Amino acid sequence: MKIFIIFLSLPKVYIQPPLWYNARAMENPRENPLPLPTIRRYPIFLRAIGEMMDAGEAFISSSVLAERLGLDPVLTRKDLAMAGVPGRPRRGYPAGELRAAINRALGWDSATDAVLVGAGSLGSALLGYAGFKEQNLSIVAAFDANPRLAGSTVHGVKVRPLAEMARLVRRLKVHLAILTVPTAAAQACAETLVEAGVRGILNFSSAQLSVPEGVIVQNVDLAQPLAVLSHAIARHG
Amino acid sequence: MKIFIIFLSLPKVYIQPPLWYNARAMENPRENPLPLPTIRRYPIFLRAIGEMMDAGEAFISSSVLAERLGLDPVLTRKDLAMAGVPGRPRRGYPAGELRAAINRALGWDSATDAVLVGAGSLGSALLGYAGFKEQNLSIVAAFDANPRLAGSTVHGVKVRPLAEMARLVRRLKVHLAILTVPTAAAQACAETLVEAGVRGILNFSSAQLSVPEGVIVQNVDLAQPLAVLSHAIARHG
DNA sequence: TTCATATCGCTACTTGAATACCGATAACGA
DNA sequence: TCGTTATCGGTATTCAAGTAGCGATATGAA
Repeated sequence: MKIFIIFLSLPKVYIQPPLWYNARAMENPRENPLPLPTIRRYPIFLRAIGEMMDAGEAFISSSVLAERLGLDPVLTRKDLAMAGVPGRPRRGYPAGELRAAINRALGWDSATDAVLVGAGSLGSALLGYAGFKEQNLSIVAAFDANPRLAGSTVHGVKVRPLAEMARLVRRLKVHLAILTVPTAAAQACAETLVEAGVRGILNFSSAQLSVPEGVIVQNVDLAQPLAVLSHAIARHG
Repeated sequence: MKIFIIFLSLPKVYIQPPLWYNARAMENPRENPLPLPTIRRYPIFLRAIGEMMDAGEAFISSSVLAERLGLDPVLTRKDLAMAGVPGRPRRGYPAGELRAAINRALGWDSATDAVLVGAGSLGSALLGYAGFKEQNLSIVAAFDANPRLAGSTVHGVKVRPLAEMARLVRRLKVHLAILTVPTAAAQACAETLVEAGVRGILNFSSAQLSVPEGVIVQNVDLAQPLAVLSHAIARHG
């Protein structure tokens, strides 16, 4: 009797167990980063939690929150669990602690300073954006290359000439910059900012910034969501 | 002699072959949607391809493009392959055809009309955004609830009272709307727009819009990239 | 007091995208 | 003319994230 065993494909063996989402994930945030999609959903959760607390809720259940936001309840629960606050059956998560934990995870628990570079129409609009204070972010200075703008005050922030930027950023120890300059000027500005100690840049220009390791750039590109939208409309139309 | 065969985990069998990235993917776009990340990268590619064409390049190779944008060459090649234009060894993809194909995939090959709702500071800034014309998008009308703004002209677009919105959107057969109204007003505006025939909404408010099936909403939430940024800074700091 | 149940927290599975790898081929230089 | 090689186009693998299912448990009602 002969026995033939043919492996068409090797069975998949998990050497490492799949990532488990539990409170311990927060014990050492250095080695347990939050999933990126989770981080992006946190601000949305924060708003909803705030509204529910204003309405007098002391506990937030994942199912109620999910329904309110149109998300999957399980996904929501995992996100909330990552914050490290234990929930209670039939009640949910304690609202105050949950909000505090999420804010802590995002670094929004203590005040952060930022500068804005480029006080054109978009930059001016951002100076008036109310949402920043919810995130404990204050724009301490604005800069613009145009000497005509320099000296004016937009939404309570004085606009200074670009030449002062490096010195002021270094002196105020600002680590975050919002870049709303024309694409052609973006790379040079970024280099000056990094040189002066900036560690994170919110880049509204369409330039692909190249920065040294350790500096984080987040691009806000209007064309991207527009592409998703028009692609979907073109397909379904 | 006894033989024990123990299956600790069943081998994974691919009933369907893994999605292969080839020219045929574009044959029937209805059933072969592009991966979302690819769609989001396309606008970035388009800009770079345009610049390279301006510099006289007739062919675009994935490796050169990837280097320019700081992306993985393989990933870039897959994205370009999805556009359906065959490339040539040692040359790359024909620049003009490639650009046309990507524009077609995004629905940017023919002119599209849009309306802007909410002519506040952000709305005004968007009316001046030069990038829209690269995407063949023209904002044909702007609306605002504030009667003081209605009647004025911002960046060449006349601002009209909100009451005229439904009628005008229906008459002009506009399918795309840019929503820059305060959060409290967003849901009501969205419903009016959808009722009037709008199929896609670029939502800059922080409201979670609920819309009927078939209508696509893309949220542009400034807090999200900011969350990613400050989380990363908080971790590495 | 007891029971029904909403919700949590965990494990397992599926899906989608990124990455690795490699043979085929056309352009280029010797 | 002929080898070298950059680049394409395809398959397989790995990884991250979303989804499913289910036992445990505290709450609130009977």
